[in-house]
Amino acid sequence: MTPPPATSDAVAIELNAVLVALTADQPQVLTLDDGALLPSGPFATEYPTLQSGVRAWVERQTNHPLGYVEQLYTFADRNRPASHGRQRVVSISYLGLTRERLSAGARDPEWRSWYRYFPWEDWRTGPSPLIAQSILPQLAKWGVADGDPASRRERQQRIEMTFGDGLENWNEDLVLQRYELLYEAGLVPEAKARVTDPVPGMPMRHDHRRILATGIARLRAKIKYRPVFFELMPPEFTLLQLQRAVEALAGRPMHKQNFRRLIDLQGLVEPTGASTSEARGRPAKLFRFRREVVLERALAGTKLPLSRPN
Amino acid sequence: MTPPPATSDAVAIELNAVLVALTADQPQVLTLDDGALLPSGPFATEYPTLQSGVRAWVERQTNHPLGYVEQLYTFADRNRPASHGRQRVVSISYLGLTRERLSAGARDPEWRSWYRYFPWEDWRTGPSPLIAQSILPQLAKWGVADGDPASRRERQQRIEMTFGDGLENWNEDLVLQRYELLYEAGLVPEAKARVTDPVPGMPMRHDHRRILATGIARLRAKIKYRPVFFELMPPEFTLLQLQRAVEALAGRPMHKQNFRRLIDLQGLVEPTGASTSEARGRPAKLFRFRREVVLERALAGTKLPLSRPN
DNA sequence: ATAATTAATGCTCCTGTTGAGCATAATGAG
DNA sequence: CTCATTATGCTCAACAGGAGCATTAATTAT
Repeated sequence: MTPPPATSDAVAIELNAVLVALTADQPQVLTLDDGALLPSGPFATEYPTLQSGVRAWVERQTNHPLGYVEQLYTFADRNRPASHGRQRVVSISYLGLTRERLSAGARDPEWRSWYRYFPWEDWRTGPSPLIAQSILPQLAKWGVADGDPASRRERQQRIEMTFGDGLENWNEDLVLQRYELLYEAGLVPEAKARVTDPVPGMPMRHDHRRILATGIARLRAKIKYRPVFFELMPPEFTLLQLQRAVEALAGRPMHKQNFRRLIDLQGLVEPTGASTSEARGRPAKLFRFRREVVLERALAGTKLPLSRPN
Repeated sequence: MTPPPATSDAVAIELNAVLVALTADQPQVLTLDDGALLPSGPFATEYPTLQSGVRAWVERQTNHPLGYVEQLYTFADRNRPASHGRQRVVSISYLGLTRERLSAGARDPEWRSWYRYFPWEDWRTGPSPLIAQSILPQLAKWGVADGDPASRRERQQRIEMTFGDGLENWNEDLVLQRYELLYEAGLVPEAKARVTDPVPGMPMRHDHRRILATGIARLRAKIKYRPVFFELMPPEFTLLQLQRAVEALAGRPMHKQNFRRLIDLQGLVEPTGASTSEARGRPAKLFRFRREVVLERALAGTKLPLSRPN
C-alpha cells in the first residue's frame, strides 16, 4: 500500500448546484440558459470549507438564504464533456433547499418544474401514462436487442425493477437508475448525437440532467426519514399545503387522513391558532413547524406514509 | 448567476479508502502506519472514472477483489492538515467492502477492528460501559461550560440525542455525529494539541478517524435497506454466522429467531444442503446467497430487525 | 451410557404501524 | 337552503416486529 500521498496532477474544481424550491405545488429547480444548465461555477478558494463556499456562492447569486445544503456526488470522469483541453475537471455537486423562489420573470436564472425534465416521474395523478405509452415499448425493443441471452435477461430485469409494469411496483426513489437506464438504452438526447425517437422530457447539456436526477433521488429518499421538507415551506401553512409539498417531491399521492395522522403523531407541527379560508371548503387551521422537534427529528428520523416500495 | 464555469485554482486530488472486511466476528478496517492512517494516495488520472480508479488502486495494492465501492464524501477544507504548502487538497473518500482479509501478519497494511477506534460504538454485549463511566461525565462538564444558556441547552440536547443516557435510546447510525461531538468537546486527541483526559479509543492522524466514522455510519445505515453484507460473507455460511456479521457491523445484538425469520422471509438465502458442526451444539445448515434476489434487493430494499431508533 | 450443555429451529403472542374508508363538521357558491 | 368542497375525527383489518416458549440434534461432562 502506498504511503500517504504526495501531490497528483492538477485539476480544476467545479461546483454544481441542484437548488430546489416549491411553488404552486410544483418542485422547482433553478436553471440557466433557457433551462439547459444547472447553476455551476468554479470553486472559490477563499472559503474555508466546500460547504461554506457553496452556500456563499449560491446566496450571493440568488439573494436568498439556503435552508439546507447537502453534498450530492463528486464526478471526475474523463469523458465529462466539460473538460477543457487537457485539464481534468472534478465536479462536486450539491443539493440545496430554499424557501422561496427568487425574482420571477422569465429571465435567465429561471425556476422550472423538475417534471419538465423527468415527466415520467410524476405519479401524483396516478401512473404516468408516458411509461406505458412511450417508454416501455421502446425499452422493450432495447431489451431484446442483444445477442447474449444472459444480457437480455439482465436488461429485462432492470426494466422491470426500475419501471415496473407501468402501473404497479413503482418505487419513486429510483430516479437516477431510471435515467441511467434510458441513457444506456439510447432513448435520451444526451446519450448520443442522433436519437431517433427520444422519450419525452427536456434534455440538459453536459451531464446536468444526470446530476438533477441524483438530486431528486436523494431528496425523495431523504424526506422519508428526515423532515427536510420543512426547509421548503413558508412559516405558516395548512396541512393540505404540507401534503401537497411532500407529494410534489415524492411524485405520488398520499392518503390525506393518514398523512395528517403521521404528522401530528410525530409532533412536527403546532397550530398557530389562525386559520385560512383561501379555498371553498371548510377553513383549514394554520400550522408552523416546532423547531425543537424538527431539530430532534433531524437526527432521530421522521416517517411519511410513502412505504409502498414493493 | 455566473455562466458556465471557467477554470479555478489548481488543486491536488487525494483518495482515501475505508476498506472493510469481517474476520472473527469483528468488523475490520485496513490501516497503515501502525493503525494511524487509512490507505490513501493520489488520484491516478489514467482511469476513466473515479470509481474505476479507486477500484484498480485498491485491488492492485491488496490483491483482493473489491466487492462493493461507494463514494463517501469529498472534503476540501482549508484547515485540512494534509494541505501541502499553498496547494489545496481535495480528498475524496470511498467505502469499499471486500470478502476476505489479505495477507495476515502484523506488517504494515494491517486490518484492525474498527472498535479499537470507536470502542463506545460496540453495544453487542449491551450498553457500552465506557459511555456511562467515561464519556457522559466528561461531556456533562463540557455541556455546562458555556456562558450562554441557549448554547448550554443546545449542548445538552446534542449529548442526549447522540449518546442518550448511556443505556436507552441508542441509535447506532449516529457514529459520525458522536465523533464530531467528542471532537468539539475536545475529548479526542485529534481536536487539539493537549487533551487532558481523552476518551478511550485510538486516534488517527489527519482527519482519518473522521473519515472512518463516516464510513461506519454509512455502512450501518446501508445494511438496513440494502443487503450489502453479502459482499462480506464467504460463499457458504450458517445463519448464525450471518447474524454475527450483521451484529458486528451494527454494533448491536439481534434477536436470533427474528433475524432468521426476516432473512428467509425475504428469500435472500438458500440452503446448500450441507451442514456444519464446528461448535458444540446441533449442527447448522449451510446457506448461500441467492444472487437473483440479492441483486433485486439491491434496488428494492431489505429489512433487518434493527429498528429501535427511539 | 446418561445427563447437562449448547445451538438450531419452529411457533405463538402481543403490540404498534399502516393502508383504506366512513362519517361529520364547517365554509362559500348558486 | 342545498350542494360542493375541504377539514378532521374515528374505526378496522392486515401486517410487521419484538419477545419468549418449546423442541430437536449435536457435543461434553459424569
